Amino acid sequence: MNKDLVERLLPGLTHDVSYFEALYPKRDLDDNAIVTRYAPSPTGFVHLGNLFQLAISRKMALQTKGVLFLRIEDTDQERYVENGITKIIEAVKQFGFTFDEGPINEDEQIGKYGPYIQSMRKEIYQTYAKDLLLKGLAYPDFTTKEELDILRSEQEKSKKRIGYYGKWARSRFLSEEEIIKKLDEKVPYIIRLRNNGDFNRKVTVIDAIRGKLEFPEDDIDQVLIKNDGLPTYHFAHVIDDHLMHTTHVIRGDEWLSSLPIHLNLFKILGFTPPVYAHIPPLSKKEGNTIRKLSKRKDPELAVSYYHEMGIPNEAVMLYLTTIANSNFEEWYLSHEDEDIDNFEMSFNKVGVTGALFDMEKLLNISKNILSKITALEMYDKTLLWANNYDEDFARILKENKDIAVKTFDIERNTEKRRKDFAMFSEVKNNIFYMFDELFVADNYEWQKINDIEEIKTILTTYINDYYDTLDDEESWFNKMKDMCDKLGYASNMKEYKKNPDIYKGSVADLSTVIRVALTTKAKTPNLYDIMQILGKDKIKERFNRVK
RNA sequence: GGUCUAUUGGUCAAGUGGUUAAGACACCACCCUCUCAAGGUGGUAUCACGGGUUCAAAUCCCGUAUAGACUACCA
Repeated sequence: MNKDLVERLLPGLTHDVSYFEALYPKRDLDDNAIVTRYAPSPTGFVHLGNLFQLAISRKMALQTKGVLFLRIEDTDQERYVENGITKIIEAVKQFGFTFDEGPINEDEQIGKYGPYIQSMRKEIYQTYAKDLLLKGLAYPDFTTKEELDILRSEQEKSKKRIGYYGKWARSRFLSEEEIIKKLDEKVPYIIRLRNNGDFNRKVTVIDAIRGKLEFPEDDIDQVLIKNDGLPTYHFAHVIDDHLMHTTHVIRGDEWLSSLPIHLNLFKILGFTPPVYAHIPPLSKKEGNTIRKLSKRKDPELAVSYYHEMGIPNEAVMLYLTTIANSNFEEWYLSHEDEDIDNFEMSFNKVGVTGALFDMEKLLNISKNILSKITALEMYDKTLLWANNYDEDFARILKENKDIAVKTFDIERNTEKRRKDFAMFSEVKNNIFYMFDELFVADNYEWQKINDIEEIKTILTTYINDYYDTLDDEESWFNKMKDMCDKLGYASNMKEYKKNPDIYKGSVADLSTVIRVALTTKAKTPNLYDIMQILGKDKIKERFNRVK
C-alpha cells in the first residue's frame, strides 16, 4: 500500500519495526529456562482460576531459573478499575506470589522489556500494524458494527460460516481512491489483517498440556487495531510475547480455539511462536449440572472469600497444587517435612478435564496445616483474622492471651495431633466457653444423665470430695473412677458394656455431666486440660450456675 | 448452526494394549477411647453408550450421547 496513505492511516509513528526488535534483545538465560507471564486486565479482581494459573506459572519459572512477569492487558478501557493494578499485586502477594518484572504499583514498573502495560505500548503495536499495511498484509476497514450485524445474519440465513473472511470481507477490495475518500469524510476505521489462510487446510499444534491438536487454518480477517487505536487481544499477545521473549504462554483453555489465530499471526509477522499450555477451568457442581465457577454466582471464586473465612493461604495453595499436578499429593504425603519447592512440576501432569472445586478437600488440607503449627502461631493467626473480621473476639483474645494459647495447645504437641480447626472463622464457636465473657449458662447439651438433681449430686460430690487442681491426668481420671464406684456408675467401660443394666451409667456419662456443666457442650477437647486451664474457682462458679 | 476439546467411584485422580483398575477427600462399619477430633483396620462404589481392530481394549479407530470453550472493534 502507498506509503503516504499508510501514514494517514497510522500517523505520528517515529520508529520502524527494526527499532523495537533491537530494543528488546534475546534474554540471557539457560536454554531450558521458562519465561512466562501473568496477564490480567486491571479489574483488581483475582479469582481462584488466576491463582491456579499463577501457581503453575510461578513454579515452572522458578524450577527452570526462568522469569515470571506481570503484564497488564488494558486494551479494553471499559475494564479499568481504579487502583486495579495495585489491588491485583496485593491480592496475589498474600499467596506468596511476586513478579520478576512488570508493574509494582499504579505508576512504577521494573524490568527491561517494558512497558508492561499494554495501553502504554500503543506505538509499538501501531508500528507493526503499519509494517503489515505497507506490505499489503493489512487494510483499513470502514464497516460499521450495524453493517457487520447485517453481514452476520445474512451468513446465518444462508448457512454460511460466520465471520469476516474471503469474499465476505468487503473492505479488502477497497481501492486506494475509495480509502482516501472515506478518510476525507472522516469515517471511523479499524485495521484488519489481510488473511490468506485456507479454512480447508489443517494446522497442528503441540500443546504442552493437551498434546497434539488439529485445527482448520484461520482465514478470518482479524481486527488488529481497533477504532480507538489500541490493538485487539490477539495482536497485542503476539507482539508482546514476541518482544518480551516469552517462551511459554500458560493461560486458560478458553483460548484454545483462538490458537489458530495466534499461530497465523506469528507466521505472518515472521516470529517464532512460544510453547502454549492451556489449563482447564475450575468448575462447580450445581444440582446435576457442572459449570465453570462464575464470579457472579460463586463467592468462593474470589480469593477474598478465603481471607474472610480464615482459610490459610498455604491451604489454598496446597489445594491448587494438588489439582495442578496429579502426582503432587502423593509426593507431598511421602515428603511431609520437605519444602514443597522441591517438588518437580510438569506440564504433562496437569489434567485436561477441569477439576470440580472441592471445598471439603480444601478444608481437610487446611485442618492438617493448622494442626501442625504451634499454639502460639495458631493464636497469632487467629488474632490476625479476628482483627479484620471480629473485633470483639480480637479484644477477648488479647485480654486472655494466656488462656487462648493454652487452649490451642490442648492435644497439639502429641504425636496424634488434634485437627479440629479448618478456618479461623470457626475458632470462636469452638472454644467460646474458655472465656467468661463468651460463656452463657444456657442450652446445656445434657446427654444420658439429664435429671437435674442427679446432675447436682454429681457436681457437688465431685467438687467437694474429689477434685484437686494438683492432680495429674492419671490421678484425675482415677478419681473420676472412684466417684463412679461410689455413686453407682461403672468405672470400667468394658465391664459396663457387658452389663449395662446393673449401673446408673458409665464413667463416660459421668464425665459428660462435668463436661457439659463447664462448657454447655457435649463435645469438647480433653476435659482434663480444659479444667486445668479454667482452674478451681471458675469450675466452682460454673457448677453453681447449673440450674 | 460451525470449529475444537473432553468423558475412569459422590469428588480429585493413577493408568499409554495384558493390573485382583493405585492413591487422596467424602461416606459406612469396627477398634482405640471420659465426649469429640485424631489415629488404626476394613468396606461400599468407577472405565458414558454402541460398533469395530486385536489372541487380548479403560487404553487404538469410527459413530452416538452428554458437557465445556470459542464463534466481538471483550479479554
